[in-house]
Amino acid sequence: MRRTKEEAEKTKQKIMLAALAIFNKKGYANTTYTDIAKAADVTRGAIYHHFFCKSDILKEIAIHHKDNINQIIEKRINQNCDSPKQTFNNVIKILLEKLSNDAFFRDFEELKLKTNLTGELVHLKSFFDKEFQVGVKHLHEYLRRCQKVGTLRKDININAYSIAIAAGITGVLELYTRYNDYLDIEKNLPEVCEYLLYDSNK
Amino acid sequence: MRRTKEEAEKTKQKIMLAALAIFNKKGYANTTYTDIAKAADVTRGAIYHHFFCKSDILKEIAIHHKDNINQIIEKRINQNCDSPKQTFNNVIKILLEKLSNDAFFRDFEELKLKTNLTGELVHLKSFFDKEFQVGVKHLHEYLRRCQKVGTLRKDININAYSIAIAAGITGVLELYTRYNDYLDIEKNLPEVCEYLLYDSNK
DNA sequence: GATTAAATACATTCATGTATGTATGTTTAT
DNA sequence: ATAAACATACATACATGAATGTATTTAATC
Repeated sequence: MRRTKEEAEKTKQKIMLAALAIFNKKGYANTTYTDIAKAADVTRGAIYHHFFCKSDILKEIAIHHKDNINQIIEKRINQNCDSPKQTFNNVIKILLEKLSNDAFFRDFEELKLKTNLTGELVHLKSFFDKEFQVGVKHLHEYLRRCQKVGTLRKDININAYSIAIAAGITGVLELYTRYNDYLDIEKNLPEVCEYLLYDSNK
Repeated sequence: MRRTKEEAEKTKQKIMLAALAIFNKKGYANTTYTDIAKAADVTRGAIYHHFFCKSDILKEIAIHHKDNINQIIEKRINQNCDSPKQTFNNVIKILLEKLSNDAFFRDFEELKLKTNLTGELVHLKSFFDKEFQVGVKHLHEYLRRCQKVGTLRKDININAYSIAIAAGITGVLELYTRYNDYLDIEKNLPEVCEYLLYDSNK
């Protein structure tokens, strides 16, 4: 019954993938080991063999999930000194595309939205919180750079502007996740972005 | 052991109040009847007496939660024909105040954010979805009225503008709920609003 | 031959729901 | 008005099922 190391790693990945899908479908708390085992086509034994506990599965998923929203944003704001408004439009477009194309990405980000990180998941909360805080810090630095270069007016309050940017992104993503069927955001995206953040250069 | 009708109603309210607090603290799925009973200082028997099942408690909470976000917004957009930008600022200000002052309101809206409405809670999902859809419809009508009166430029795409408004509100509320300790949104609120929605009259 | 991936079997815990008990409120007939 | 008949608020006790975690086994790799 023993598998090769390679096969074992594959099994582990299979479990993580199945777990994420079910966490997202039924909610983390409602998901049982049996659910995951069935979906991954293994027995509960395999899961207990690879993970300490249920929260450990989600933790590993989070760690392996390199392509998260924060990183996509960070990448964009580190790369260039385009006007924040342009960057904002860009980031939202990329995020929506990723959400609609990459099932793993979507599942994970959606799960983050609707999972309450208390109890056995508190450590994940602080993990995500730190991620967010670092993101905001980098956003500040980026905006300051823009002011130096001249792509953002100097009288703009950076604290407030970064909150506005974060709120805009957050809001669009949440509407997209929850109500896209009804709103058809993608069709209206350029104009939505246009209206959604003050362009200091106009 | 029998109580008067009045007392019984009080007991029911007490259960709902306690339930909301614990749902919010531990998550809906992790909350047991025993948890609620303890917090409400009754026995499980009392809960079963007043409610069919756990989801029924949340449903009743939702029904009694008249002062929800949608109604606050609706009230504002039905009352006046101020410029959408002004109304937007106003609504956000009122919502944040309500969130910081009214524990029941905050708990409920927070719970909505982080509860995944599947399984036994699907009917609540459609309940909230409809609420949202009606809200958007009224927002459209309001914006059309504004265009007639002249407080919104005629070339503005109403579909996109209403998505932008909804996204702005959603985003600020979510940031406030999740990260306010870190961001101090209230202090920056006027400027955040200023930056967050295109003002067609400037 | 030792170790390990993963299945199986089992013991334990815990939440649910129901059935029943009981004290008290409410209603109705007189 | 009041007492009997009934309904109701809620507690208690228990039966059931399900999920967890662990201990054991199997079988193949290293």
